[in-house]
Amino acid sequence: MNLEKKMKIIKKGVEEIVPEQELINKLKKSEKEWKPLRVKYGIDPTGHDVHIGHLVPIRKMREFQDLGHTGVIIIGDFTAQIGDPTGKDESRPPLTAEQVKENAATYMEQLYTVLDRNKTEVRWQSEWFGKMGMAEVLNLLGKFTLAQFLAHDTFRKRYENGLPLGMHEIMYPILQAYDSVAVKADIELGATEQKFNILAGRDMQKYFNMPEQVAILSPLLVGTDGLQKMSKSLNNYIAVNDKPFDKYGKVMSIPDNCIINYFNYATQVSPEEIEKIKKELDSGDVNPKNIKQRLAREVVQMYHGEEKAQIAEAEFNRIFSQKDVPTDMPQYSVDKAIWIVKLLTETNMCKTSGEARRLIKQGAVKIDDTKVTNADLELRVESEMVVKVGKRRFLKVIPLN
RNA sequence: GGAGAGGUUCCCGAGCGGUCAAAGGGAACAGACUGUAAAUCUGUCGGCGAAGCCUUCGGAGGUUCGAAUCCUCCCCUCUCCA
Repeated sequence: MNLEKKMKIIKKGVEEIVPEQELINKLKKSEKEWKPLRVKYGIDPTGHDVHIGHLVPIRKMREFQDLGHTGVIIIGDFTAQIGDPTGKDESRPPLTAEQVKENAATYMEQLYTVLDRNKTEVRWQSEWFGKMGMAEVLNLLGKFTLAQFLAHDTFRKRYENGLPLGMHEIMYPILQAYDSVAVKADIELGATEQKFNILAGRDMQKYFNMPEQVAILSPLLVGTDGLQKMSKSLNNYIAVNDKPFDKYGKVMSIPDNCIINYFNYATQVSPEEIEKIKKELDSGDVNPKNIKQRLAREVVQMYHGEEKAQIAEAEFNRIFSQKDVPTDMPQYSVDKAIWIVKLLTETNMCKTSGEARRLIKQGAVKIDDTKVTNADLELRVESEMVVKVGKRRFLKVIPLN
């Protein structure tokens, strides 16, 4: 494959490459010397769920792997203790070592849905930071100035807005930067908000007299609310572990004006095809719903395959367009009769009895398509029936025996 | 160490002795509508088998018939001075 073609692949869906010429040089050199480039991406094992926004750079890593390069995943067991200050205005509570370990394992599992295991190197920060002494830490700190950090938006904003900013938090970019030294990264992937940290990596490598890494920055995927970046704390994310139907539904819940954005960064649809879709959308001849359904299919398909995507779509249409019941739903057996509110709370259809009463009052509870109006209803269960709460909660109630 | 400002329900933020389960906004949920779990409009939004009761306003005590509101001590955050 020629260089131009490679660059086209690499640049797809990428916001910025700093500096681009250096990347070209590295690719050339790598080819000449038959030496794969080391492409780094760091994760902080702070939770269980990986969302599809995280996977934007990960997919880029896979593309590098397919071009013969090595993916290096850094498990940020030290940075996880800090919590990435980037793009946040709050500190994060520290995690225990066990939590970190557990999270790391589930994270990797999810990343391997995209990555090529054989070309992935997993490294833990504790490999190098675990044995680092104070003298070395001071040395690393001395390479940056406070002004540099305060010039950085996230730090400055927190500082200016009078929000707490822990001393340890400014260590975050320094640790991340040193990771690049430790693993001899040629390239570091990340979302655009990572620019500062990744560029700090370049500086750090320079101080250690090694070739500087190239930053490849992906755009941030906007969350399902269509406003803020996809993130766990904002609960606007589509998780890798979400069931196909939920992924499908969540995509359908994005505002229409994000459709193209999602096509670009959350699917593998080609830029030419996306251009076509965009024209269709703009022309107004096509119902955006149909285009969004295609998007949802593409997203689900990427993680679960074509068949599951079809099923998810069929199910979605059943439930929301035809207002039918799903093919599969949780079951609950009842002996003779049960108080409706009790039924709803017992089965977790509602969190509290207050919520159950409220929903009944609002006309959200239906039994076999008949609205329940009385919150005192003693439901007699003599045959199978379907209880529906709102549009999305279903339960099949069956008589005992 | 000194001086000042703060900590309120999921989040932001008003309240400064009773009318406070606490304004307003956001999120969330529901209903209507629809082309979708889009958009828009409306409603709900601490718990309890519930016209009553119970628990909440950083923590622990106290004053009062009555405290998110006043007092004491403690914890935490921010600003300025050093």
